[in-house]
Amino acid sequence: MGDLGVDKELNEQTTSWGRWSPTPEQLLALEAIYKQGIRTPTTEQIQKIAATLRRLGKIEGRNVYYWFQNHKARERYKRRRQVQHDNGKQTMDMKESVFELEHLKRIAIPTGFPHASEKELQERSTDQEDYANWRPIQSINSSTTTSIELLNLHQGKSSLKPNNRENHDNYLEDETREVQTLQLFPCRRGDNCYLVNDIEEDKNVPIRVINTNFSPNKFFEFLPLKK
Amino acid sequence: MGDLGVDKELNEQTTSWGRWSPTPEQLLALEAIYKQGIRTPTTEQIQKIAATLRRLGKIEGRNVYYWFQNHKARERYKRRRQVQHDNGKQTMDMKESVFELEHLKRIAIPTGFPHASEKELQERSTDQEDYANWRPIQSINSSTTTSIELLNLHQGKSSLKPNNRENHDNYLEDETREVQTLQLFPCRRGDNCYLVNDIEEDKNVPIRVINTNFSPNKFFEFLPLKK
DNA sequence: GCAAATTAATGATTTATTCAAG
DNA sequence: CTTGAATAAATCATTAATTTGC
Repeated sequence: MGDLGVDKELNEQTTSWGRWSPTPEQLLALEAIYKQGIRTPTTEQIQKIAATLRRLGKIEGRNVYYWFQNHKARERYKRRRQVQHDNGKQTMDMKESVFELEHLKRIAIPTGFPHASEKELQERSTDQEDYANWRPIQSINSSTTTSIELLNLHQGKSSLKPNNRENHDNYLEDETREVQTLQLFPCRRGDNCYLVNDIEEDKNVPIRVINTNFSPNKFFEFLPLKK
Repeated sequence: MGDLGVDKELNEQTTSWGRWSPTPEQLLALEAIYKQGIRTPTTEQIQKIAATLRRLGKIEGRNVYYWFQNHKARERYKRRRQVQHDNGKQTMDMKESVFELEHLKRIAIPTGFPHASEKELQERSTDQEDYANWRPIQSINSSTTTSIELLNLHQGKSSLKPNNRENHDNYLEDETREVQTLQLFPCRRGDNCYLVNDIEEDKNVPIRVINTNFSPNKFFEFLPLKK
């Protein structure tokens, strides 16, 4: 662009009249969050993200909401365009067959947690795009618990800080590095705290949800009230 | 301009993983079948329709099933709305509800739908639905248009009814949902972490999201075109 | 170098599909 | 089946990148 010397403050101000334009810092932050696996943030998440990123510039909840919607859609589009170009239609059909088959298998064994086929895992490792958000198969009712429990097959691992984790994933390796992670809501022992980043490692980890007893999302809170 | 939705061919293929999107030809065919009087096709009819339309693009039985369900319901609704409009007797609530239904789906409706009564069932005329309000089908190149021989769907009836579901054991997870837990922001040194470098110190904002809320389960209900 | 003109990105809306409670 | 919600696809619209001619 042409405004090398443009004052950031000015920029934020001027753009506030039109549509929101994320600052570079906000954009990095959003992308980082996205890479953590967040795809469709909940209302609460949106609020927190917006509130946090507001320190980096003007931002509203709806901006966060739209950003994730658009980013998710466009990442998917780009990836699929690539996939199509690489593999062609025939492969796509095959993939879908596998896709459905695997689901049926899972359905057939509701408690077995045959999580994913090798093929699925390969795809997921290739890109977490559509799999990072996979939902739990089972919904275990009851109680007033409001936490997600993710069963970790790597037993005995501290959910707080996996120390000597054997890891072949560079990405995860980085994640587990000691950090200035600002955990304002640190996981307590026994909470089954779960790093989103561990999603890659979770290949054979069945996911389960205990409860869910709360109000549904209301994204309209972030949308403009109109005419 | 954006890059979405430009390539129809690509779209059809890429969406094969996600939602089904009928090709214009398929849509014409479905509407033609609908005009024949088919409203709730049997399993056999669904299979036959799907098999036939498959040469026009990807399509599954469940797509046919859903299409008829929705088309029937929405044609009825539009018809009802039209009648009300013609009579000019709609109340404010009615206007409001309709308006919101059309344009403000995400915004909470203060009151219930007045028209949601049993009387709606009466005024269904078998198939006089006018398609005036339907969105125009994309202009189809005549060369690509495929004339559809209307299927002979009025033969042996199947005892299996698609909508006769006694249990909900057959589920197919369609859309991806997130299963993420908190703390999305471990800022790593040396990464493209936005926290470092060129940002003001007080702008080093820790980003985290507690997962205290998530969407209710939404499982794709697999059509009981089952085995 | 600089803007007007053009193109590419992407924020914001709308539409269509699906879910799932009732 | 009906219907309110939730969400993804598609689209519209505005901003940023860039090209271009001076």
